[in-house]
Amino acid sequence: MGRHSCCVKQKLRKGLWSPEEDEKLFNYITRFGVGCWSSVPKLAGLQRCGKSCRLRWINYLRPDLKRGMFSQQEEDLIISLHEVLGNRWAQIAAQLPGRTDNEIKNFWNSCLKKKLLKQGIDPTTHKPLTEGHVKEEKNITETSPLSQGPSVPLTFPSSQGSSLLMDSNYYDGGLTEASREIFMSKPALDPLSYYDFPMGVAQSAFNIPVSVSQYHTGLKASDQSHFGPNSSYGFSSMPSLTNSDHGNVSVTEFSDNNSASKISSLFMNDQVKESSSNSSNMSTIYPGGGCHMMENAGFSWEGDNKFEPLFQFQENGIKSEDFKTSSWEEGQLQTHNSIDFTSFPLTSLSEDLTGANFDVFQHI
DNA sequence: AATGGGTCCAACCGCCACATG
DNA sequence: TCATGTGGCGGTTGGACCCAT
Repeated sequence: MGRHSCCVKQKLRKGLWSPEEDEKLFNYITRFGVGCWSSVPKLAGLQRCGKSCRLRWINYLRPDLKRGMFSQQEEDLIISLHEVLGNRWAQIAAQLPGRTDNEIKNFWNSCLKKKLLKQGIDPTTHKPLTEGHVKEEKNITETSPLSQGPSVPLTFPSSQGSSLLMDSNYYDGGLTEASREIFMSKPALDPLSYYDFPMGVAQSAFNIPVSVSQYHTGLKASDQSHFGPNSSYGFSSMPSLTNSDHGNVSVTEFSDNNSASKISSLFMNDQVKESSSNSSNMSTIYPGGGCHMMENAGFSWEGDNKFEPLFQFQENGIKSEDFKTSSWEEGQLQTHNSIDFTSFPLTSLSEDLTGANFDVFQHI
């Protein structure tokens, strides 16, 4: 089987996505939702294969993505889940709202692996390395700038609804076989289900298998600093297009590089940039702290790659009225000229995630 | 300032599973 | 049952970026 038929076609673009491509895809998906990916490129006016569009949406354009560094809790959770699930990144990502499998996989390969090795733990087996291993790995990890970090007791789910306390510094791989099986059998969260919105938005199709409330309530104050001064970066308040605290949504004026990939963080929570000095930019862009979105068809980029945010958050949700209708989509768009984002499942996400009654692993 | 090595990450590749005809 | 199309996943890689020299 191998390569998808859509990828075989000639003249399809590859490589990094341009801001214009991002805009087209984002506008298309926010307007029509996710249907058949193979038809998305054509309908959205993109010279990409459907698979590429899917990846771009999942890994970068989804509005609920959480950007920036992983918190200590997330880190510990990833390690714990990896012990149970192995390299099943999609299933691991399902336990970490706002994170993608790709992101977690990269984080594992670039950071966590080394960190475990430094602690004398085999990242594959999660067992202590043999002396030979330790000597061998020591050379590799000796120069690693990674710190060991605090010893944070990790609340880990168990099937009984209680928690396994694990300590990231004393990782002994002490999971029960039952816990392992539960994870192994648990279906992964499909991030796309959130965004199948336009046609069936009103349905409460927002089916989150687990919540993070137990998880985030366990955060220490200091740990929440991982998300910057703005509390919206914690699990307690996932980035949301519809939540009323949109004043917290980071809209960063990018001027530091020409990377298309980074540019499109416009509509993301780019906490790294946000946490630096951009809060003032925010108030400049959105006087009064109110964010308004999509009053004028998504976003636009100026020639110098600085953002000219067109998304406008509104107190009662996002309106996509007056979405531009480009030539490519004329004729395609018979309906949905006005979408009230408040009815999108995304709303449910942020609400669910802030709900205290949502027990993390009660379903596990 | 130039450059070379290391790191990070977005995106691609190849495979598998499943649905459909 | 088989062929085909599509979605999804994990492994890999190329290039941008960072930093030491």
